Amino acid sequence: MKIEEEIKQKKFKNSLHKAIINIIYTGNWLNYQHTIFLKSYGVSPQQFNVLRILRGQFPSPASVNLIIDRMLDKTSNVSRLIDKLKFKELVDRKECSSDRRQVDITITQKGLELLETIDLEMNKNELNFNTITAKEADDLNSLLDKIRG
Amino acid sequence: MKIEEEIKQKKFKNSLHKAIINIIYTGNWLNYQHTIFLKSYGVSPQQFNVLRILRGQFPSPASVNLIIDRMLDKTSNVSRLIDKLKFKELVDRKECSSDRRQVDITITQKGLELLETIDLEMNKNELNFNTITAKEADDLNSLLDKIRG
DNA sequence: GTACATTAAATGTATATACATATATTTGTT
DNA sequence: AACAAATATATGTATATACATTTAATGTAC
Repeated sequence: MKIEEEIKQKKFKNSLHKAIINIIYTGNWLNYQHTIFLKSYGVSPQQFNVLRILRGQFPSPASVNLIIDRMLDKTSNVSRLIDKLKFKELVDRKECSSDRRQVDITITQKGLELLETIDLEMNKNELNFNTITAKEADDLNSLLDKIRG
Repeated sequence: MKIEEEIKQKKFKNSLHKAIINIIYTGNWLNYQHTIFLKSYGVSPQQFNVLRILRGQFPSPASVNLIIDRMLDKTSNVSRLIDKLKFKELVDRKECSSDRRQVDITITQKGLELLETIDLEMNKNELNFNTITAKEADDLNSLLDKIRG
Protein backbone atom coordinates (compact mmCIF):
# COMPACT_ATOMS: atom_id res chain seq x y z
CA MET A 1 0.00 0.00 0.00
CA LYS A 2 1.24 3.48 -0.89
CA ILE A 3 2.23 5.78 1.91
CA GLU A 4 -0.50 8.24 0.83
CA GLU A 5 -3.10 5.60 1.60
CA GLU A 6 -1.34 4.31 4.70
CA ILE A 7 -1.55 7.68 6.43
CA LYS A 8 -4.36 9.12 4.28
CA GLN A 9 -2.37 12.15 3.28
CA LYS A 10 -3.00 13.08 -0.33
CA LYS A 11 -0.30 15.59 -1.05
CA PHE A 12 3.25 16.13 0.16
CA LYS A 13 5.44 19.17 -0.28
CA ASN A 14 7.77 17.28 -2.60
CA SER A 15 9.20 13.83 -3.23
CA LEU A 16 12.00 14.25 -0.70
CA HIS A 17 9.62 15.22 2.03
CA LYS A 18 7.42 12.29 1.16
CA ALA A 19 10.42 9.96 1.27
CA ILE A 20 11.36 11.22 4.74
CA ILE A 21 7.86 10.53 6.03
CA ASN A 22 7.91 7.19 4.27
CA ILE A 23 11.20 6.11 5.88
CA ILE A 24 10.00 7.05 9.36
CA TYR A 25 6.67 5.32 8.79
CA THR A 26 8.25 2.18 7.34
CA GLY A 27 10.86 2.11 10.12
CA ASN A 28 8.12 2.25 12.75
CA TRP A 29 6.24 -0.44 10.89
CA LEU A 30 9.25 -2.75 10.69
CA ASN A 31 10.05 -2.13 14.32
CA TYR A 32 6.53 -3.04 15.24
CA GLN A 33 6.60 -6.30 13.26
CA HIS A 34 9.92 -7.07 14.86
CA THR A 35 8.64 -6.31 18.38
CA ILE A 36 5.67 -8.62 17.95
CA PHE A 37 7.87 -11.39 16.61
CA LEU A 38 10.49 -11.11 19.35
CA LYS A 39 7.96 -10.84 22.14
CA SER A 40 7.41 -14.61 22.14
CA TYR A 41 11.12 -15.01 22.91
CA GLY A 42 10.94 -12.56 25.80
CA VAL A 43 13.29 -9.93 24.35
CA SER A 44 12.78 -6.43 22.97
CA PRO A 45 14.27 -5.37 19.61
CA GLN A 46 16.93 -3.40 21.47
CA GLN A 47 17.85 -6.36 23.66
CA PHE A 48 18.01 -8.51 20.54
CA ASN A 49 20.23 -5.93 18.88
CA VAL A 50 22.60 -6.03 21.89
CA LEU A 51 22.70 -9.82 21.85
CA ARG A 52 23.62 -9.85 18.17
CA ILE A 53 26.37 -7.33 18.73
CA LEU A 54 27.73 -9.48 21.53
CA ARG A 55 27.60 -12.57 19.34
CA GLY A 56 29.58 -10.64 16.74
CA GLN A 57 32.30 -10.13 19.35
CA PHE A 58 32.13 -13.56 20.93
CA PRO A 59 34.19 -14.93 22.58
CA SER A 60 35.70 -11.47 23.15
CA PRO A 61 33.75 -9.22 25.51
CA ALA A 62 32.31 -5.83 24.60
CA SER A 63 32.18 -2.59 26.58
CA VAL A 64 29.04 -0.50 27.00
CA ASN A 65 30.45 2.10 24.64
CA LEU A 66 31.19 -0.42 21.93
CA ILE A 67 27.58 -1.56 22.12
CA ILE A 68 26.18 1.97 21.93
CA ASP A 69 28.40 2.60 18.94
CA ARG A 70 26.91 -0.32 17.03
CA MET A 71 23.31 -0.08 18.05
CA LEU A 72 20.54 0.85 15.65
CA ASP A 73 19.07 3.13 18.27
CA LYS A 74 21.98 5.10 19.67
CA THR A 75 19.87 6.78 22.34
CA SER A 76 18.93 3.66 24.24
CA ASN A 77 20.07 3.12 27.79
CA VAL A 78 22.56 0.31 27.42
CA SER A 79 23.46 0.09 31.10
CA ARG A 80 19.95 -0.88 32.03
CA LEU A 81 19.46 -3.01 28.92
CA ILE A 82 22.40 -5.10 30.09
CA ASP A 83 20.82 -5.31 33.54
CA LYS A 84 17.80 -6.93 32.03
CA LEU A 85 19.77 -9.31 29.83
CA LYS A 86 21.89 -10.30 32.82
CA PHE A 87 18.78 -10.95 34.87
CA LYS A 88 17.62 -13.33 32.12
CA GLU A 89 21.12 -14.89 32.18
CA LEU A 90 21.63 -14.08 28.51
CA VAL A 91 24.81 -12.07 29.18
CA ASP A 92 27.64 -11.89 31.71
CA ARG A 93 29.03 -8.65 33.07
CA LYS A 94 32.32 -8.24 34.88
CA GLU A 95 34.78 -5.49 35.61
CA CYS A 96 37.38 -5.02 32.88
CA SER A 97 40.84 -5.86 34.20
CA SER A 98 42.79 -3.37 32.09
CA ASP A 99 40.47 -0.39 32.76
CA ARG A 100 38.31 -0.62 35.81
CA ARG A 101 35.92 2.03 34.52
CA GLN A 102 34.87 -0.32 31.77
CA VAL A 103 32.84 -3.48 32.01
CA ASP A 104 33.36 -6.64 30.00
CA ILE A 105 30.06 -7.87 28.67
CA THR A 106 29.86 -11.32 27.10
CA ILE A 107 26.98 -13.29 25.69
CA THR A 108 26.31 -16.54 27.58
CA GLN A 109 25.70 -19.99 26.13
CA LYS A 110 22.03 -19.48 26.91
CA GLY A 111 22.13 -16.20 24.96
CA LEU A 112 23.79 -17.86 21.98
CA GLU A 113 21.19 -20.60 21.98
CA LEU A 114 18.35 -18.08 22.09
CA LEU A 115 19.78 -16.26 19.06
CA GLU A 116 20.13 -19.58 17.28
CA THR A 117 16.45 -20.36 17.85
CA ILE A 118 15.34 -16.90 16.80
CA ASP A 119 17.49 -17.02 13.65
CA LEU A 120 15.92 -20.28 12.55
CA GLU A 121 12.40 -18.97 13.03
CA MET A 122 13.27 -15.66 11.39
CA ASN A 123 14.49 -17.40 8.26
CA LYS A 124 11.14 -19.09 7.87
CA ASN A 125 9.35 -15.79 8.37
CA GLU A 126 11.45 -13.92 5.87
CA LEU A 127 10.23 -16.19 3.11
CA ASN A 128 6.84 -14.49 3.42
CA PHE A 129 8.57 -11.18 3.14
CA ASN A 130 10.18 -11.27 -0.26
CA THR A 131 8.37 -8.32 -1.76
CA ILE A 132 11.50 -6.81 -3.29
CA THR A 133 14.33 -8.31 -5.30
CA ALA A 134 17.98 -8.32 -4.28
CA LYS A 135 18.67 -5.65 -6.89
CA GLU A 136 15.91 -3.46 -5.47
CA ALA A 137 17.21 -4.00 -1.94
CA ASP A 138 20.66 -2.87 -3.12
CA ASP A 139 19.14 0.27 -4.66
CA LEU A 140 17.23 0.91 -1.47
CA ASN A 141 20.41 0.58 0.58
CA SER A 142 22.32 3.09 -1.48
CA LEU A 143 19.46 5.58 -1.45
CA LEU A 144 19.13 5.35 2.32
CA ASP A 145 22.87 5.72 2.78
CA LYS A 146 22.74 8.74 0.49
CA ILE A 147 19.88 10.42 2.32
CA ARG A 148 21.80 10.38 5.58
CA GLY A 149 24.46 12.42 3.85
CA MET B 1 28.18 7.00 5.27
CA LYS B 2 27.27 3.42 4.48
CA ILE B 3 25.20 1.48 6.95
CA GLU B 4 28.07 -1.02 7.39
CA GLU B 5 30.22 1.78 8.75
CA GLU B 6 27.42 3.44 10.72
CA ILE B 7 26.82 0.34 12.81
CA LYS B 8 30.22 -1.31 12.16
CA GLN B 9 28.69 -4.49 10.90
CA LYS B 10 30.64 -5.90 8.00
CA LYS B 11 28.37 -8.55 6.66
CA PHE B 12 24.63 -9.02 6.44
CA LYS B 13 22.69 -12.15 5.60
CA ASN B 14 21.54 -10.68 2.31
CA SER B 15 20.56 -7.40 0.68
CA LEU B 16 16.99 -7.54 1.93
CA HIS B 17 18.09 -8.05 5.49
CA LYS B 18 20.54 -5.20 5.15
CA ALA B 19 17.79 -2.98 3.75
CA ILE B 20 15.53 -3.75 6.71
CA ILE B 21 18.27 -2.79 9.16
CA ASN B 22 19.01 0.28 7.06
CA ILE B 23 15.38 1.47 7.08
CA ILE B 24 15.10 1.07 10.85
CA TYR B 25 18.43 2.80 11.40
CA THR B 26 17.64 5.65 9.02
CA GLY B 27 14.15 6.04 10.49
CA ASN B 28 15.64 6.35 13.97
CA TRP B 29 18.18 8.82 12.65
CA LEU B 30 15.55 10.98 10.95
CA ASN B 31 13.35 10.85 14.02
CA TYR B 32 16.26 11.99 16.13
CA GLN B 33 17.06 14.94 13.82
CA HIS B 34 13.41 15.82 13.86
CA THR B 35 13.16 15.62 17.65
CA ILE B 36 16.13 17.94 18.11
CA PHE B 37 14.72 20.42 15.62
CA LEU B 38 11.21 20.46 17.10
CA LYS B 39 12.43 20.68 20.68
CA SER B 40 13.04 24.42 20.33
CA TYR B 41 9.35 24.83 19.51
CA GLY B 42 8.31 22.81 22.56
CA VAL B 43 6.65 19.92 20.71
CA SER B 44 7.56 16.29 20.17
CA PRO B 45 7.49 14.69 16.70
CA GLN B 46 4.26 12.94 17.62
CA GLN B 47 2.64 16.15 18.82
CA PHE B 48 3.79 17.82 15.60
CA ASN B 49 2.32 14.96 13.61
CA VAL B 50 -1.03 15.42 15.37
CA LEU B 51 -1.01 19.16 14.74
CA ARG B 52 -0.41 18.62 11.04
CA ILE B 53 -3.22 16.10 10.82
CA LEU B 54 -5.52 18.61 12.51
CA ARG B 55 -4.45 21.33 10.12
CA GLY B 56 -5.29 18.98 7.25
CA GLN B 57 -8.83 18.75 8.62
CA PHE B 58 -9.20 22.39 9.61
CA PRO B 59 -11.72 23.92 10.10
CA SER B 60 -13.42 20.52 10.53
CA PRO B 61 -12.63 18.71 13.77
CA ALA B 62 -11.04 15.28 14.04
CA SER B 63 -11.80 12.37 16.36
CA VAL B 64 -9.13 10.48 18.31
CA ASN B 65 -9.55 7.52 16.00
CA LEU B 66 -9.11 9.58 12.88
CA ILE B 67 -5.84 10.88 14.29
CA ILE B 68 -4.57 7.39 15.20
CA ASP B 69 -5.45 6.25 11.70
CA ARG B 70 -3.25 8.92 10.12
CA MET B 71 -0.34 8.95 12.50
CA LEU B 72 3.12 7.76 11.55
CA ASP B 73 3.36 5.94 14.85
CA LYS B 74 0.08 4.11 15.22
CA THR B 75 0.91 2.91 18.73
CA SER B 76 1.13 6.30 20.36
CA ASN B 77 -1.31 7.30 23.06
CA VAL B 78 -3.37 9.95 21.34
CA SER B 79 -5.65 10.66 24.28
CA ARG B 80 -2.75 11.88 26.36
CA LEU B 81 -1.03 13.55 23.43
CA ILE B 82 -4.14 15.69 23.03
CA ASP B 83 -4.05 16.45 26.76
CA LYS B 84 -0.62 17.96 26.33
CA LEU B 85 -1.50 19.91 23.22
CA LYS B 86 -4.60 21.25 24.93
CA PHE B 87 -2.55 22.31 27.93
CA LYS B 88 -0.32 24.30 25.55
CA GLU B 89 -3.50 25.72 23.98
CA LEU B 90 -2.56 24.37 20.58
CA VAL B 91 -5.81 22.39 20.23
CA ASP B 92 -9.41 22.48 21.44
CA ARG B 93 -11.33 19.43 22.56
CA LYS B 94 -15.08 19.15 22.95
CA GLU B 95 -17.71 16.47 23.03
CA CYS B 96 -19.03 15.49 19.59
CA SER B 97 -22.72 16.36 19.28
CA SER B 98 -23.68 13.53 16.94
CA ASP B 99 -21.89 10.78 18.89
CA ARG B 100 -21.16 11.53 22.48
CA ARG B 101 -18.51 8.81 22.68
CA GLN B 102 -16.36 10.79 20.30
CA VAL B 103 -14.53 14.02 20.88
CA ASP B 104 -14.14 16.84 18.37
CA ILE B 105 -10.54 17.98 18.29
CA THR B 106 -9.65 21.15 16.44
CA ILE B 107 -6.37 23.01 16.01
CA THR B 108 -6.42 26.51 17.51
CA GLN B 109 -5.19 29.74 15.93
CA LYS B 110 -2.13 29.45 18.16
CA GLY B 111 -1.55 25.95 16.83
CA LEU B 112 -1.84 27.09 13.23
CA GLU B 113 0.63 29.87 13.87
CA LEU B 114 3.11 27.49 15.46
CA LEU B 115 2.94 25.22 12.41
CA GLU B 116 3.43 28.23 10.17
CA THR B 117 6.60 29.21 12.04
CA ILE B 118 7.95 25.66 12.03
CA ASP B 119 7.22 25.25 8.31
CA LEU B 120 9.19 28.36 7.47
CA GLU B 121 12.18 27.24 9.48
CA MET B 122 11.95 23.71 8.13
CA ASN B 123 12.11 24.94 4.56
CA LYS B 124 15.40 26.67 5.28
CA ASN B 125 16.76 23.51 6.92
CA GLU B 126 15.76 21.26 4.10
CA LEU B 127 18.03 23.14 1.75
CA ASN B 128 20.98 21.60 3.59
CA PHE B 129 19.37 18.26 3.14
CA ASN B 130 19.21 17.83 -0.60
CA THR B 131 21.39 14.76 -0.82
CA ILE B 132 19.07 12.95 -3.20
CA THR B 133 17.30 14.06 -6.36
CA ALA B 134 13.53 14.11 -6.86
CA LYS B 135 13.85 11.08 -9.11
CA GLU B 136 15.77 9.20 -6.43
CA ALA B 137 13.20 10.19 -3.82
CA ASP B 138 10.48 8.80 -6.07
CA ASP B 139 12.38 5.52 -6.44
CA LEU B 140 12.87 5.39 -2.69
CA ASN B 141 9.16 5.92 -2.13
CA SER B 142 8.13 3.10 -4.41
CA LEU B 143 10.69 0.71 -2.90
CA LEU B 144 9.51 1.50 0.63
CA ASP B 145 5.87 1.08 -0.38
CA LYS B 146 6.80 -2.21 -1.97
CA ILE B 147 8.68 -3.54 1.05
CA ARG B 148 5.63 -3.07 3.26
CA GLY B 149 3.82 -5.41 0.89
C1' DG C 1 -37.63 -2.50 25.07
C1' DT C 2 -34.02 -5.48 27.21
C1' DA C 3 -29.72 -7.76 26.82
C1' DC C 4 -25.43 -8.29 24.67
C1' DA C 5 -21.88 -6.85 21.64
C1' DT C 6 -19.30 -3.18 19.74
C1' DT C 7 -17.17 1.18 19.55
C1' DA C 8 -14.72 5.56 21.31
C1' DA C 9 -12.00 7.41 24.43
C1' DA C 10 -9.85 7.68 28.97
C1' DT C 11 -7.30 5.83 32.65
C1' DG C 12 -4.32 2.72 35.77
C1' DT C 13 -0.14 0.71 35.98
C1' DA C 14 4.09 -1.31 34.89
C1' DT C 15 7.91 -0.63 32.16
C1' DA C 16 10.95 2.08 29.05
C1' DT C 17 13.18 6.13 27.70
C1' DA C 18 15.56 10.67 27.85
C1' DC C 19 18.31 13.68 30.11
C1' DA C 20 20.97 15.42 33.66
C1' DT C 21 23.87 14.28 37.23
C1' DA C 22 26.90 11.36 40.09
C1' DT C 23 30.73 8.14 40.90
C1' DA C 24 34.87 6.04 39.93
C1' DT C 25 38.90 5.72 37.18
C1' DT C 26 42.27 7.18 34.06
C1' DT C 27 44.85 10.68 31.54
C1' DG C 28 47.17 14.93 31.01
C1' DT C 29 49.42 19.19 32.90
C1' DT C 30 52.32 21.68 35.71
C1' DA D 1 52.99 14.19 43.08
C1' DA D 2 48.88 17.22 43.01
C1' DC D 3 45.21 18.83 40.48
C1' DA D 4 42.14 19.38 36.69
C1' DA D 5 40.10 17.34 32.59
C1' DA D 6 38.36 13.52 30.29
C1' DT D 7 36.29 9.02 30.07
C1' DA D 8 33.20 4.91 31.24
C1' DT D 9 29.37 3.61 33.35
C1' DA D 10 25.59 3.96 36.61
C1' DT D 11 21.76 6.18 38.68
C1' DG D 12 17.84 9.56 39.90
C1' DT D 13 13.98 11.40 38.11
C1' DA D 14 10.59 13.07 35.16
C1' DT D 15 8.19 11.88 31.24
C1' DA D 16 6.58 8.65 27.66
C1' DT D 17 4.94 4.41 26.13
C1' DA D 18 2.53 -0.15 25.96
C1' DC D 19 -1.02 -2.85 27.38
C1' DA D 20 -4.97 -4.04 29.85
C1' DT D 21 -8.95 -2.38 31.89
C1' DT D 22 -12.75 0.84 32.57
C1' DT D 23 -16.49 3.93 31.44
C1' DA D 24 -19.84 5.54 28.61
C1' DA D 25 -22.47 5.56 24.38
C1' DT D 26 -24.21 3.34 20.49
C1' DG D 27 -25.65 -0.56 17.62
C1' DT D 28 -27.90 -5.03 17.07
C1' DA D 29 -30.58 -9.18 17.95
C1' DC D 30 -34.37 -10.99 19.95
